[in-house]
Amino acid sequence: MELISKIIKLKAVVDVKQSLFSGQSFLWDNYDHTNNYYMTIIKNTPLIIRQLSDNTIEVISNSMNVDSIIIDEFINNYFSIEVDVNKIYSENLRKLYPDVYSRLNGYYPLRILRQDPFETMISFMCAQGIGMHIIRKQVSMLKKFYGEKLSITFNGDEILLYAFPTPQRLANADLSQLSFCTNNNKIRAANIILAARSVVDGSLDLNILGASEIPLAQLRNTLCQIRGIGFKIADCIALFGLGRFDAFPIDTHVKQYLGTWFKSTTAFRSLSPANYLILDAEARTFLNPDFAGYAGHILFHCWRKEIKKLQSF
DNA sequence: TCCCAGGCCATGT
DNA sequence: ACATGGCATGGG
Repeated sequence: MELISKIIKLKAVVDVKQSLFSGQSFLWDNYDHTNNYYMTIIKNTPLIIRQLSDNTIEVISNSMNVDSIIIDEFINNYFSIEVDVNKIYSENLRKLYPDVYSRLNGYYPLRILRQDPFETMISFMCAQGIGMHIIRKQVSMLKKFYGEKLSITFNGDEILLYAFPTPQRLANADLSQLSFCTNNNKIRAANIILAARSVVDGSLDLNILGASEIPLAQLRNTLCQIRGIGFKIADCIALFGLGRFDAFPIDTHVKQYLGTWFKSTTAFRSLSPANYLILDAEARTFLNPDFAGYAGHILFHCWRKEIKKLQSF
């Protein structure tokens, strides 16, 4: 099929590279940083995204379904363009933590992506007490072993891409073979199989969870019913997979910056469930509660990049 | 060699 | 209610 290309003008300034690789997405393992090409599969559609300027991107595909993906509304929504990043911090941050606030100047083009809920759930179940490098490797192997293989021809080269596995494929996966993809962790593999089965049998409906306006605590508790999902991963699923920008995941990095930048004494205690909720409430005093997680992700990225000197890609 | 990585869970006080 | 160890492995 013929290659389709469309130039899309975004309604805000976006840094595509930083948005895709700030650590929220483990899916962008196919890229060409030199020429600004990023390749992935969204809704079973192979896509190449290329940044042309601050607020224009080119989207290229050869798929049948491409019409529903390449429209401006979808892309603007994917990059959560409607969120005004000037409003995600409260006045308290500007007043009480001006040094932290000034650090964030360069990060306004960093957008949170609205990603597929199931993909987000399984990916973050692979992210427990382990480095980003291994997390990406696990997701990459899951796709290669259990995902549908799709290709796109670009500049004369056929590029192979693997879609994220369907719930059905993971629900029927063999435990020992799946654990080969989960860093040899059999507990994690078993949890993923159970989670996939609960999606297949309908006891967990992520689309309904995301569409409904249920309170964040209730949403979190629902996700925590699944083995292998605690507060942190539940909040990640809500934030990155369900578009709940009020969800504020607290991991080891967030815990660190809450202690160092915001002088939280709780942040120097162990991250027990009780302390997690205390930190969550504290963060909402200097972040706009409705966008606490959105702001938290920018702070997270800033902390990793500038203080910990970590590479996300 | 030791500690830390986008944690969660079972067990022991 | 809290603390601790196991899970697994690569990198600093």
